[in-house]
Amino acid sequence: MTVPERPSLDGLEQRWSEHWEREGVYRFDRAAPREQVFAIDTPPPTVSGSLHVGHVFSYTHTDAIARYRRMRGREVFYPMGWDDNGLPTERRVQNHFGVRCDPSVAYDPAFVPPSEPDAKEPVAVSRPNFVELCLQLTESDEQVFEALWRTLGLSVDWSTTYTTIGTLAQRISQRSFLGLLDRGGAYQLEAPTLWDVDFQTAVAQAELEDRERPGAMHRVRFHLSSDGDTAGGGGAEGGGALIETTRPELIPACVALLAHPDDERQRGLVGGEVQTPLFGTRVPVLTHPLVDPNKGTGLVMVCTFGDLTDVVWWRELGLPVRSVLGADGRLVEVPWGEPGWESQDVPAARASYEELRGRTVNQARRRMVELLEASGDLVGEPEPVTRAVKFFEKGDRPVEIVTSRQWFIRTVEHREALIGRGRELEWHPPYMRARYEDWVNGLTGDWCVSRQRFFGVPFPVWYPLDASGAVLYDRPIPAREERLPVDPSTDVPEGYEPEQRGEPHGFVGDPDVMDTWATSSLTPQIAGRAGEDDDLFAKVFPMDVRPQAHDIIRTWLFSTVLRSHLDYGELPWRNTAISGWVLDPDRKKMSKSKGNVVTPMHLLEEYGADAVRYWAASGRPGADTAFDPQQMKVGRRLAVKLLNASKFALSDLPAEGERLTHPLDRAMIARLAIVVEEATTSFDEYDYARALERAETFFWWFCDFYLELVKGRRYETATEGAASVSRALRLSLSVFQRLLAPFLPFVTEEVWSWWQSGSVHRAPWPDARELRAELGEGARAREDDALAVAAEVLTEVRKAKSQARRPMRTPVARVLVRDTAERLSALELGLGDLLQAGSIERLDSAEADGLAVDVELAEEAKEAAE
RNA sequence: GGGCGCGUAGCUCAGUGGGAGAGCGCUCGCUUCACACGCGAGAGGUCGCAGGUUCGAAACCCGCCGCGCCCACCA
Repeated sequence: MTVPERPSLDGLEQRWSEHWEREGVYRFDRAAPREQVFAIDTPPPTVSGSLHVGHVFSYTHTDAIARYRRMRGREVFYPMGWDDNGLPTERRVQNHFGVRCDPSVAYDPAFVPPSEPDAKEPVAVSRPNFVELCLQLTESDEQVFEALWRTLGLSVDWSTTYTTIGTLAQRISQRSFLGLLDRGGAYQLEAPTLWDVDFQTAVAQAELEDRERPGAMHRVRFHLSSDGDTAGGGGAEGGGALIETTRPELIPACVALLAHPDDERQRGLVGGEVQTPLFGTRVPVLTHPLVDPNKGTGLVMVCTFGDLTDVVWWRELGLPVRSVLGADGRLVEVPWGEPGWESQDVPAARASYEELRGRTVNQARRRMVELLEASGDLVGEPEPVTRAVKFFEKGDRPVEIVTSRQWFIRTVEHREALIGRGRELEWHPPYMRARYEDWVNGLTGDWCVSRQRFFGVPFPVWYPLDASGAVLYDRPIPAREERLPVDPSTDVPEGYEPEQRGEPHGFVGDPDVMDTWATSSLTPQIAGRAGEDDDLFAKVFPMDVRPQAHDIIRTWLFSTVLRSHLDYGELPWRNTAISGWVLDPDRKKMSKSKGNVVTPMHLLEEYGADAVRYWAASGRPGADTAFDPQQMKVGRRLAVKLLNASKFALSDLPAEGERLTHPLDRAMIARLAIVVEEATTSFDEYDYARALERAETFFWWFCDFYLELVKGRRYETATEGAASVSRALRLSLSVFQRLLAPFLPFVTEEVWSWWQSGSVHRAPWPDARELRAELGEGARAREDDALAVAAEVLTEVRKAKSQARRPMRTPVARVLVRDTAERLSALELGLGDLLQAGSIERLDSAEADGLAVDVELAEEAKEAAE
């Protein structure tokens, strides 16, 4: 045994993380039997940014659980993934290198990015060049991330790392997609789709968020049809039909007005037609139960398309399409006078529309208001309102709805089955299930998985071209499985020559890439190498737990459950452990845009990894937790305390062979057994925070009371009492070091190494039954009373000395303890230790109803105090 | 509009039927032979509000208020 003279936390991170890697302490042993494996579906962090304390927070939770299970004898499958595909990486590469992807540019093998990137005037590069830059940047980012995780002490098996853009992930994504296509679970459709006008790509419902934006409510008059048979009618003031809208620029795209079927006010209008102002388009007035008669005028304008409700009305009422919005978010040219664009006054419609054409939505809206004012069709002043507008979560302008051809995965028809899967899953904490069910119940359409982007997994299909060169989308040519992964923009389908690309009777590749969630939803399959390594996959799938934060229940958790349900007919994991967010001290969510993000490296350097982990592990499962360096200081104190308590307990211990005979030692061990049970139960329920709290609280009590009480006896030589305390210290230290190992992996490994062989992180988790076996038979209750009363009397003695402003070693001439007969009798068992710990020369007792202590300091002490 | 969570000392939080607690911060004291990255002591609270159940409620039930989040067809 080698206990250092001055134990220290300095340098533990580097020393032990290198040791763990060298010894393969966290290496997954695939030879382990299936029932012994504990598999974790680790969240792959997005590498196109920097890790912040929120990552440290939730990954620490997972690591504590991984370490606990490992100590429980499970063979832990704990891989790390890097989520490097998708828009965030594209954006970062554009800014970092000053380039933009232009698929029409030819590949340049000798391309070198500009030495001084100019974000304003990016260099156009080919798609292969762009992808190369993405790979280059993500690779260096991943090294930085791994270094941070190693410093934090994550017990990941780094030999099982994967990336979401890697060959393996591409092959598995494409294979799953082709399987869905084959079984009819995926389909392609030209339909109104949520669209980001800046990125110019489709986005999914799950990627939307509401943002409050100022807008204005405009009251607009639609004209009655010239034949006048709908004159009068509710909602019409001074003739015409009044609607309210926040999007007047879409009036040229109006295809109907709607009222609620029971709305008496609109009776005169329903069934007839009205004309749009400025454009003179005749649109029908219809009814639909979704119309709220209490909103606005009770009449609502349907446009193609202003929002998702418009899509519902358009579909259910069989309305025509009159689309004005282009993929770039500007109003496109439309053919006034031609079919679908008829007008009562075509030249006027053209003239009005010419004022809008080519403008952005916002510009067109402002101009439209001016036009409506001029024509007298704007009733009253626009009324400022604040309203929730849907944004792509990574976007800067509201999403629009644009008709385009996209791939979808069937989702809605599985709604009930998915609710059922959610109920099979064990949620920690349980109330998080509600978020999943809310989301599944609110699904409005199938999952749009295609994106008009570049750095992602391509769809493994081509399309034949007919004699005129038109694309035959309904006859996709899927890639053969053994060729996966393929990139249809460079690879050639079976039976075609490269020269036939884009030629009549030739082929074209699908130009799109998959939604990043379409790959991320397969992380259990990617990590477990589904279809690549059947033996491994059978060992780890379904996995034991998916840890993740609550904000991506509707995306990552939902989509992973969906894909597993579709491909395997079962859950991808049995448990999900949901972590909260880190909030800044003002309780606001940390985010880049708010500029309140804290990066972790300097925290690890200042407080040490164990201390930072302690703060993270103090955050309850699912609970948002404020960033608090104070807690890190507390964690550091705990780590230092463990060093010093271990040094005290282990230095110059008498030889083994002792038995636990002393009542105070036995009482402490009995209490420790209870703590072990509580920590174990808590960990089994994924409540790492409670496990830490129990272990920590008892450890501080152990240091402040038990160690102080037995200190004198510990230094005795060759007595039964010394032998007993020696045994108690070995047992308790061993338990404390292991109880705290999931939270403070570095300091526990350090103190463990002083006196044990092997890693504490592969040591068996403490067992309450083993501790109790040490105790055998005994007067447990009386022993526990002895410990309790001794500690309480010690507190009173300390109080007396503190109030007399005397050192703690000041002798006490006499202590009079009043208490019940039972407790006074118990105190006899611990009297010797108490007298030594308090420097008490004489202790008298007297029966009473409860504890009362008189402390009489020695004469010289009293004099000195005066 | 529906749902979930939270509301306990200045701060961060534990406590789910019987004694109102911990840490930090604050005040005071102590070079005590594991630890001054320490030790000891102290001050500090109408447990959001109002009602109910109960011998007894911070905890259980009902209502309300406030904060946060999720969901919604938010014109």
